[in-house]
Amino acid sequence: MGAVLSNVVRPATISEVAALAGVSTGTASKALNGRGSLRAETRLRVQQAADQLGFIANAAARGLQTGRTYTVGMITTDSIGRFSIPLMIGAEDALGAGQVSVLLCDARDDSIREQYYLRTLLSRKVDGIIVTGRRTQARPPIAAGLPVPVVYAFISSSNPADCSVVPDEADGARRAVRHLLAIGRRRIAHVTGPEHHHSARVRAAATAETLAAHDLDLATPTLHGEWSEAWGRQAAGILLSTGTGLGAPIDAVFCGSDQIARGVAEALREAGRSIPGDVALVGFDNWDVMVEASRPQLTSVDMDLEGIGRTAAELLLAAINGEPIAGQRALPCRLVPRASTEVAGH
Amino acid sequence: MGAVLSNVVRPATISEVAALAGVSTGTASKALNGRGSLRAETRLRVQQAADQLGFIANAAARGLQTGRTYTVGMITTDSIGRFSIPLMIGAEDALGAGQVSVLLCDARDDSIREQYYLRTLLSRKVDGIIVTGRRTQARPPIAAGLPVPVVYAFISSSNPADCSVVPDEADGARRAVRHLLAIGRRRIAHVTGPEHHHSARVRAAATAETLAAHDLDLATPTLHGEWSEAWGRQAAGILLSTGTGLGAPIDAVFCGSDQIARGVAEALREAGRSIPGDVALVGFDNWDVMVEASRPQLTSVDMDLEGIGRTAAELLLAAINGEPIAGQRALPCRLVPRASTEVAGH
DNA sequence: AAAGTCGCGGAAAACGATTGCCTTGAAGTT
DNA sequence: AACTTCAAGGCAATCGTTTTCCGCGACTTT
Repeated sequence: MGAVLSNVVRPATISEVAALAGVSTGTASKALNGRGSLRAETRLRVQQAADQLGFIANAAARGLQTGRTYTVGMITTDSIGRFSIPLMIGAEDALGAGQVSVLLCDARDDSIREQYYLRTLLSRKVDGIIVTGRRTQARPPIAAGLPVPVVYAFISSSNPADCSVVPDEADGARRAVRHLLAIGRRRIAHVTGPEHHHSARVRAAATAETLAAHDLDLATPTLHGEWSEAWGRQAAGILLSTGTGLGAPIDAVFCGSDQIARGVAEALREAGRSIPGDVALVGFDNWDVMVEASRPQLTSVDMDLEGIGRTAAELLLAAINGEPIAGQRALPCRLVPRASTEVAGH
Repeated sequence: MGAVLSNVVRPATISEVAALAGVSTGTASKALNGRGSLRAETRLRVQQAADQLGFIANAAARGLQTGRTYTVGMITTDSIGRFSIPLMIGAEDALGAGQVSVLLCDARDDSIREQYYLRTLLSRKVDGIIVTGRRTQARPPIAAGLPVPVVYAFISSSNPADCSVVPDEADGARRAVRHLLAIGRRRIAHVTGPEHHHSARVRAAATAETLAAHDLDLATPTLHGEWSEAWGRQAAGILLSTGTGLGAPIDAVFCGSDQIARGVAEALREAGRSIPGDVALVGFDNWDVMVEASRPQLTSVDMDLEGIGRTAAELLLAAINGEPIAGQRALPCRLVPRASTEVAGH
């Protein structure tokens, strides 16, 4: 097949293949798709003719006839960013395995663009649609009564009947806290993103609850700020000053993002605190660039975005095949331990 | 349009629109596409019928007839990563403006997958193909004699007749060096990635040449290592120890990446050197996460990947329209000055 | 009043595949 | 010998558009 691909100028059609093989187009179609009842010799002859001409079936013509395009649309509501990529990779992976192609649409948080893209996807008769985007909170459904199934990935639809796949962030926070408890820390602080941000709230709440379940309190009230290293540094300063004031100093910080954690790490380091000796540190996102460049490397919570993308794609494929998939799924997180929480004797 | 979109179950066809408007399908087609000669009243009637039914033309059927699909394929040879994203955004931007959709293919550095994707793109009758990927060196052409135009973005084809759009990395290095010279630095070091990496070599060569053009030498031989912060820290150590040995210490470091630069910044800082007071620092990539989190914020060279993606897409559109576009284009870089090279009195 | 224009819109042939139905010839049955 | 049965493959409709060509009336034009 590949051999001839390189010589193609005007791609061959199935009737040319049929002519070369000395059969009708219908027969050629059956031969190439393994349908109908044909002699083995005939199938072979058609196959050879197709190879010789470098024949590649026209997907549009096939789709027109069969009603399936083996294409799905992927709409990223915010611009394609750090979070969308693993999602896309996961989805592309699962879809590619099912011979399904992906039409990429970057709606950039603009609902006009979104509706425009929705229209073109519908016009292209995609078999289904995946909607992704940064997760601040549930978003309104992209449309009602669409002729194709829709799955929301990472972001969730505000209609609980829609199919959404999201990370279980509370689970992630619980894992982080339990890990800190397991290595013997008791005076734990939480530094995270802005209070109005859904993820920050959910993670903070789960953090407090998990501590409470162990008869503990946060060492200081949750510190809310930006999702940035600068805020991490600043927050560390606050922790250092208050921590020395009353009782024992904090012995662990769970951060709402790796960037915050890295900022905290730097500030603690510069203040002469050892990590994890004096203070253990856990981040969130497991963003390679951050966790690996931190000193020491950061223990972090991984939301498995790629898995979310893959799951969303698999659900979409199931829906396309008629299986019911309504409802929301929250996928567990994974804690990736690194040096920032390593116990001494280990 | 949107109003009815939400009620669609089985999408309407043009013949249903035509029936509702009381015209033939041919006339309906002309009315909706502004062709033929029709009374204004007829056009309006058809348009209203289409709106009422929520009609969206079937792209497959149209493509079958017209031979154009308004779709291009985008193959990322390495996995979708940090560099691909701005490229994709730029390309998607330029293409979307031309009403062209993007089929995303992640070939993951696997030539089998690449050929498979090429086949499906051909089968889908894309109007053109963009090939992107991390740039280590020129890559072999994806195929010869394809029935559609191909543009390589960021990565370049080893066949000089193919159309490639790449950053002019030498230009970037020159800008960095000239900037350092302009703020009065003379003892400049260069810390960059592995010697076998094309980008590292090109940037290093341009750095040396630019200094030579000003009758200067590198303060120390170029330091090659990994593209990592850790290497940056290590290299800074080397610079500090050699720099104090002979003559005046270095007063600037130009780094082959922002990550390296950040590592250098940290190490210098910890060694008590002030940036830019004692040593000015320039990075490469202008990667927001790195340049903004560095202390001080990093001056960096921006390759304008988004512009490269956009240019590639525009060239592809031109090629699709029959204009000749062969050959390689190197786009200039841009220097983004920040605190790490700020002159005192400024 | 006959002939040439023109504006409008219909009919039907594409585009390239798939698929249900039909024909054909040969083999097996009685 | 006449019948059924079955495998093999052809025929033609079909998917939903676009587009070319053509017809038909109404209007000039002399």
